[in-house]
Amino acid sequence: MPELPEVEAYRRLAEERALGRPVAAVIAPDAWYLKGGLDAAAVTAALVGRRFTDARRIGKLLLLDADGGDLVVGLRFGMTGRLLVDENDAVGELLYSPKTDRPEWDRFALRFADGGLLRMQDPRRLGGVILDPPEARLGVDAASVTPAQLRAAIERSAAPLKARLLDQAHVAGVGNLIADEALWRAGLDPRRPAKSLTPAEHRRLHKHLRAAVADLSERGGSHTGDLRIHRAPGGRCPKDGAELQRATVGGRTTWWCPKHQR
DNA sequence: ATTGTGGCCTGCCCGC
DNA sequence: TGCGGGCAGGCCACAA
Repeated sequence: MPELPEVEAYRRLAEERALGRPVAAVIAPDAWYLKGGLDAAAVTAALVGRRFTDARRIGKLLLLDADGGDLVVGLRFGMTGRLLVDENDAVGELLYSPKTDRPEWDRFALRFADGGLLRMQDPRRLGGVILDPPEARLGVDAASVTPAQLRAAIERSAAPLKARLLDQAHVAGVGNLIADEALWRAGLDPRRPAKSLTPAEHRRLHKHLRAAVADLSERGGSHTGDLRIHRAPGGRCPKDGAELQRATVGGRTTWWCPKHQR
């Protein structure tokens, strides 16, 4: 599903192909997909005639800056959303998402004056479009978080470590698969209170979180982790062979190795 | 503020 | 072969 690596790929796609092209029409057939009180008429009025000057990303939120400096389009992809520009895709298949591309799954699109099309394909409709999204509500991006920032984000929380990593207000961009991968690499029990980490464990977590984000981005997606294929009933830890445990942590299905994740 | 829970969305997959 | 239930998780509303 789209976590940070996928949304970063969408950002690069938008940067390469969507900037500088005047918007001629907005296609917003799904009112549910427009968030923050937005409707089709308002988003059309806001965007027709504008061009995008920059494509940014904070966590899993893709931000398109419109010319004039007074308008930002925020795109959220939920679990099954994909971005296509002129039929160019940024990622391969998405885990948990249908592989096909049906017209009725286009929840939002922009027609450019040159005839090109930017569209969001989202079978499960968990994504959305918002104007001027509240960027300040997001924590520091997981791809660039420093050791001190990560420590500050988690060191006083009584919540389970994994829940804290998933909280976009504190660290932005970590989804379920990257959280499990990073904690598995770092050898940390996802159920541990976040504030229980020692200084050495903070360093380990930072190192492995950054490495997991970088590796999975390079490999092509959040589903490419070393743990991922073992997250299934009967799955064993590829490090030490112990049977993986499964539980709900932070409201999400969580798999971890009881032998080396402490 | 923090933390936890439930619901939303819908296609897919399994067992019957 | 069809059917129904369970499942997937990002995000938000809500409760205490």
